[in-house]
Amino acid sequence: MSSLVSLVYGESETRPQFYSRKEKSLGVLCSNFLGLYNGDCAGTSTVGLDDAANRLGVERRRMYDVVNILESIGVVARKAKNQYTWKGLEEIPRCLEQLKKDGLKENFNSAGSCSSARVSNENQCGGLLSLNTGGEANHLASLRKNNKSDKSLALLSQNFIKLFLCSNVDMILLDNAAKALPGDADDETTLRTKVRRLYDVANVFSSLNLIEKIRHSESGKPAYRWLGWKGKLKNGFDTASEINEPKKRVFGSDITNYNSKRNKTNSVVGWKSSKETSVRMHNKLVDLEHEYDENELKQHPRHKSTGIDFGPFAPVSVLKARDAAFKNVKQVQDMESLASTYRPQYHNQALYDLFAHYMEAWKSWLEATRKQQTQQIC
DNA sequence: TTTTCCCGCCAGAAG
DNA sequence: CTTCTGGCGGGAAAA
Repeated sequence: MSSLVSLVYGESETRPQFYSRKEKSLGVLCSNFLGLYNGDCAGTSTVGLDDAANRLGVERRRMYDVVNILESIGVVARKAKNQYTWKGLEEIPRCLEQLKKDGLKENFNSAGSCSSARVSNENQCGGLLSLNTGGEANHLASLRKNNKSDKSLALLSQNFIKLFLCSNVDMILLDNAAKALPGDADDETTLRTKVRRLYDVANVFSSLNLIEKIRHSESGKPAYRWLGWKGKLKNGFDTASEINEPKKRVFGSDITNYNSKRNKTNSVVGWKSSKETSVRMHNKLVDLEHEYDENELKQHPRHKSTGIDFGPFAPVSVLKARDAAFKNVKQVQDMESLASTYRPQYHNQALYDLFAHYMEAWKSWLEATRKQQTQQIC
């Protein structure tokens, strides 16, 4: 007990905090990054990697992760060495639209020879580029260097999004996504690495509120559900831009290009990495999800799964409190940032822990409440 | 335990 | 050469 106290007594000002993994997550970093630049004049404000890294207190390596993913969404664009241009969150809907279009286009034609033809033509040649192919017309999409190792995080991130936008499934298990996305789906090591990466992008997308992590009641593995861009970040702040209406479902997930091919028989041959069409990814994914669902639904008939556990600090009347709480989210947010900014520097470990505990409990309650709210909205 | 996923090594690419 | 990028996977925190 006393030994800990002495530890907390650190002379390092800011944060006695013992190591906490989640405070350093990419998601948090992304939020901070956005908080730092959102509001800047889009298109002209430039982001310096070193500057950002310093201001956010992280190593430069991490900036690459965040920036690459954000770039795949159009929020920033690489300008030069160490320099990115802030494009703004307003860029997101446009970019998603484009990704969806690209994804659908890749569906049937393979875009082999024809460079930027708008009309789809049926001809499948061996070499088909995945996205951001040559087409200079492709203004706002990412402009990756040609074949910069098609394993890039940015590409993975875009393909991950396409999975949602171009298929009718809206709940995806990362394991399945890894298998469905381009690349070797048979090699266990490769898959594990890909899943690691997917966790990375999922974290930043979560902080953008583009997707949401959901838990399939019990026994179910965690999965992600597409939310689409609603103009709000994870912490409830509105985009600087405007206050769009509720919007039932941002992008139609009603594409019915089902084309169930049942190409279950995945031979060892497989397709060259990144040369896979969305349709294959789609079908593959659908298969995987079905497989999963069949197994799942066996024992869990049709559970509402809205079981939120409020933990030990559950408010007495959650339901009653919920509405009120939501009206005050904004204010609460201020409290939150205040609390984290002026976190008491308790020299007594017990007190410190208690405070932390309260914060945790309160945060999860707030989070859960928010989730329910958004669920009701759409 | 398994799942999540941060950290930072180090191999190219750029300058 | 130095500096910048960013795959990659070990292994430890979280569940």
